[in-house]
Amino acid sequence: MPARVVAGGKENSVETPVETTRERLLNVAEQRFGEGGYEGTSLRAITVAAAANIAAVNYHFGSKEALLRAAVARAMGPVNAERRRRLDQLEAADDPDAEQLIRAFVEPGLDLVLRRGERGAVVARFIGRIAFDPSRRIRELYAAESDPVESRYLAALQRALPRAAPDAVAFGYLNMQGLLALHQSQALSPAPGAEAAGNLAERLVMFLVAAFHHGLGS
Amino acid sequence: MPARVVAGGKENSVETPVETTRERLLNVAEQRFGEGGYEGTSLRAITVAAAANIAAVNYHFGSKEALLRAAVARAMGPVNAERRRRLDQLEAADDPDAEQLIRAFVEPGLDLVLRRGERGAVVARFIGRIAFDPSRRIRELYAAESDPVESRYLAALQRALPRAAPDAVAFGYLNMQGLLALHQSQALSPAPGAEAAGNLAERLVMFLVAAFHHGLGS
DNA sequence: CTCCAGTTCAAACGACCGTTTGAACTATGC
DNA sequence: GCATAGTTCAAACGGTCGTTTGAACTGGAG
Repeated sequence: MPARVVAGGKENSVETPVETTRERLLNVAEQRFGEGGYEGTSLRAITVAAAANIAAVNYHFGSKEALLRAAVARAMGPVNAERRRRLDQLEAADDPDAEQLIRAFVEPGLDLVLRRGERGAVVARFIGRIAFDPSRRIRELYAAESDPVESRYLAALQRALPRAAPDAVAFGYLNMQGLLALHQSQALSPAPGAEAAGNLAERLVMFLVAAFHHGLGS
Repeated sequence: MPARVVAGGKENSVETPVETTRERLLNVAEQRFGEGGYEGTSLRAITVAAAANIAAVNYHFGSKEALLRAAVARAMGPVNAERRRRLDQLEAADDPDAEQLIRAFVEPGLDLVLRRGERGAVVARFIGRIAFDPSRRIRELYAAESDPVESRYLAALQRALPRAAPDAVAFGYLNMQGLLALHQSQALSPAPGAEAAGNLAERLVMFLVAAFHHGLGS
């Protein structure tokens, strides 16, 4: 194994760790796919911005779609982990209400990601954009990464809203997913940055809590 | 002027009117753009399906983007007209409530378009897809076509919800726009056709009414 | 019939796409 | 030092993209 400059190596130990080509590709892909969508972003645009050779994508990932898949997985990992952690915690104490569940879903998507400065906003836009990509193939690729927590949320929401029909709860969950993605992608809110991230999360939670409680046909 | 076979012409008077090349291009563009998005659909795919020559697009419209613009304008025309008609009617009688306004916005987008058989569903998916295209340019192109009624709805909603802050009302309007587009595009609801159009409209209205009334911080 | 504006057509334009190739380079293990 | 496996590189592959060109065709007007 050569050419890899490790963060804790002999030199470069205190300074910022040098990004590998692989990492740079993922970072740039995240940004560009989030701006122009999958079809609208070329590998050449990505590799130029990442100061890498065109062939690097196929060497490290295998194809353009595999690069996207890796980027989605890396971006969704922490979000899913945080959602699972919150679900565990809520279910340890008993009977979480709808608001707690909605917070456990929405806040990891906005907070954890919009809070942390520049890069967080990039990740959020990337996730939001890919979730509703025009290509069904891409949407399913994302859904596969988002699925793992879905059934747990549906079951918990159903328990918190026993008077709502199961398909009504599913309808609410889809709307929640969709609205979150739209706000993440910044496709809504034409005025950029006019709204602090925390403020947005609070508003969105309020909006959804009201809809779940009074808008699913009790 | 040649080559145009008019619907009410000497022959072909009773039979279905023959579509012009221009009309066939618009119809196919509507369908394909709605399936694959703008970037994901080539002019060759469109012209082949429309049984037209490649050059026909640039002859009749000038460019790919101009074709899209024409398709958006044609699709949004009836929707905007119906929304205006309903707004006029509601404002003639005085003080419409939030539910009436939400219905006046949502139903023309789902009813008028999902009800009318095959083609209506195609138009709905097209509109919903373009409204949140990855490219900012395309989204703005759509927004320009959707704008004309926006300020009227915002003002009327504010009057119907005097206790909500103006930016809260705007937040609700954005969410309404977004959720409608998502349902139109069929990006939500992975099970296709499981839900009748009218049923969907009724559910969405209920969901939104609840959110507007209890979720904007009265 | 002749003219002509409107429309369609096959063919080609240069540009860009994702992917592949095979050689060059790099740092480590022996 | 030398073989070696991991990585980067310039260059090219075949294919598709949106657009343009100039000739051919069409049917009514004069």
